[in-house]
Amino acid sequence: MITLKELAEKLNVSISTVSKALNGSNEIGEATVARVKETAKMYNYKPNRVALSLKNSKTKTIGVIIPDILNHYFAKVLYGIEKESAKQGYNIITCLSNELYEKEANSLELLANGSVDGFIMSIAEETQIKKKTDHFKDILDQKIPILMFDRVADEIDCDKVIMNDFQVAYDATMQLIKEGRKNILLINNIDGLSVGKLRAKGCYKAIEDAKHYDSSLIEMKIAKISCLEAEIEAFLNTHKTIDGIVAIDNISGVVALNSAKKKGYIIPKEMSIIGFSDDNVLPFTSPKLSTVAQHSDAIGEASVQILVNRLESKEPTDTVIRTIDFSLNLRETTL
Amino acid sequence: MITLKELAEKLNVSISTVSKALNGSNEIGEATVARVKETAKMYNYKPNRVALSLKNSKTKTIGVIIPDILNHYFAKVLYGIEKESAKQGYNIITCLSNELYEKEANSLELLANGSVDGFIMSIAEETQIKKKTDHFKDILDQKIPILMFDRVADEIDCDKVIMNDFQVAYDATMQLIKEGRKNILLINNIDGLSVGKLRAKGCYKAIEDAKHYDSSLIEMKIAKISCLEAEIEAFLNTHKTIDGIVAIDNISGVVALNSAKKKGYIIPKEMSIIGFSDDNVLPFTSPKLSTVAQHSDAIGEASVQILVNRLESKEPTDTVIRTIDFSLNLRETTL
DNA sequence: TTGAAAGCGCTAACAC
DNA sequence: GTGTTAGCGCTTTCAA
Repeated sequence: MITLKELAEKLNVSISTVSKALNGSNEIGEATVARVKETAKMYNYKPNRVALSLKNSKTKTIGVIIPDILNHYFAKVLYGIEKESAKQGYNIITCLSNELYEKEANSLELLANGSVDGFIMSIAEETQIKKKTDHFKDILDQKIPILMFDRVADEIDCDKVIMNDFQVAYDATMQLIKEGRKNILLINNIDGLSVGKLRAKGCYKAIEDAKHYDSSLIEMKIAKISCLEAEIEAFLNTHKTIDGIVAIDNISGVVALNSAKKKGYIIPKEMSIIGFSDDNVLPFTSPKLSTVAQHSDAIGEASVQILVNRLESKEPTDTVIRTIDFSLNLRETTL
Repeated sequence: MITLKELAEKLNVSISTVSKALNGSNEIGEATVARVKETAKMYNYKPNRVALSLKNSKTKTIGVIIPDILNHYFAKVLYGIEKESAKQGYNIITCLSNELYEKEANSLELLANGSVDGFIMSIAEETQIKKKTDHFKDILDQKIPILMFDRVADEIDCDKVIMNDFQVAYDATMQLIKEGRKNILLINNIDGLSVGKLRAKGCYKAIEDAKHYDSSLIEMKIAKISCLEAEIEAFLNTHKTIDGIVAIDNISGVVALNSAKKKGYIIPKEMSIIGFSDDNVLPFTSPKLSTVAQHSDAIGEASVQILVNRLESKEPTDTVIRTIDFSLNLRETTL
């Protein structure tokens, strides 16, 4: 990496002249500018980002904290974040909390030493269960902005990007009700999460609002992912009247579909299923699973836009809470 | 963020005294050290990472370039990379090439301005197909080390972490041969990639080495992911004698299993299937897919170890090529 | 039109 | 034992 200083020596001008010439200042003579630019190109000069960061107290870097990168939803959000960041000229430093409070708090603290201009994050499961928020406040106190997506902390005043989890679960459930399903199973694999609670509420509300349809909802809370298949199968064994399933996490929908098929249900004739899975599971299901599309990449993009906007605006702005649209993709497991 | 300077003012000592005290220098008196440390803790002092980077010409940051984060394999490698990096005190800046040469070259160039100490990457599909390598050489010329994993460039002399793709495909195929399968289908969705070619070679070699078993191999090359299911089904329709399948990419195995089930094959009695998928697809298959386990997180961890080792060693070291073990997980789709 | 100098936050060689 | 100073690479004010 060649520096300004070295360029200046080669050109026999001062450092500041080179700097100005390269930055298109009109203080410098045309001839000099040309000469400097040529030499800079020749030696492939690129301004040292670290020096710039120190000078400007801006790193043009966003810290991203993801709870679980193996979850396809988060991978897709990250995809959106990276795409939009690159567009806006920002780098992203990625940390994975692996659903642990300790790791999350640690990453925040570590990156708050000048490594990043702001954070985009979704809260770890453990953090939500233990209702920890002090580590967020610490960062915010240092005037480093945080944007939370998906799993957010209501008590914390910061930018947020969310889905209307309540509404979308409501709509999904209502779809099944209108199909005439009477005994709907709600598979809840994420009861510890803010979004899990919201989605469950939406399901119950739909049942309530549609009392005259006389549909009922039974909720099945599953603690761990490990025994998912076994649990669902066992449940279906003891609840023969189930004729509709809403699975509000990323994978239960597919598992439920497989279980139901295995038990001989004709789908969607005898049973409807709606999952929250993303497109990625479609190659694996037959019939094709009807799903709630989470527009994960849009969530990532919006997050970056809002955060960058805050970082680059002069005046303090009100915190924004953006709700991203969802859509119900009815495919082959619904009527 | 409080600085050394501010601390020094509060304590009425010089900046360097504070610095030395905090860094445990024995030049400073015990009492002062105590006083300084206490105040530092009180004000939650943390050394500014950017300043340190500038000073040391070391960022303690690794640039990671991933071809496709929506591919579970890469997500898992990233998981391993992040885990080991954190352990070693490094941050990672993540870039996604999305399989494009342009984006890959761009990311390399962008981060080579002092943002990172080295790179860990897997080559984009387009780069491999077009056989581009100049962008790697540029970076290496600047003395910034690159470590390539999985998809590597043979012509480039740098650290590499790979699986024995040839051997593992060989073993998988041999397994089917020994099960008595006579008409084995090789589903190749990644013919453009170095690893795809290696795996295919392994399959052919197994057939050759086991001539006396009289098994045959038919290769099906698939260009795009979009029509995967349709293509596989169509193929099975016109090739009724197929009794074994080796799918050498991440998802074809599951798709093939579903297709075969749909066509009424009894598995594994009438047909054996081995995929290269990771554990993540298991909840979605019944019977459970037999797979080649890629140990993706180990690949990520090894990559970080090797790169960090190079970054922190005084003497120039020979480039290392590490081969990560694989294992054949025979589950329910093989005999 | 060009250059000198200060300063971003830190460390370390050197002076006191 | 503590302080001064230079310097990492850059921008920017001010002086020439």
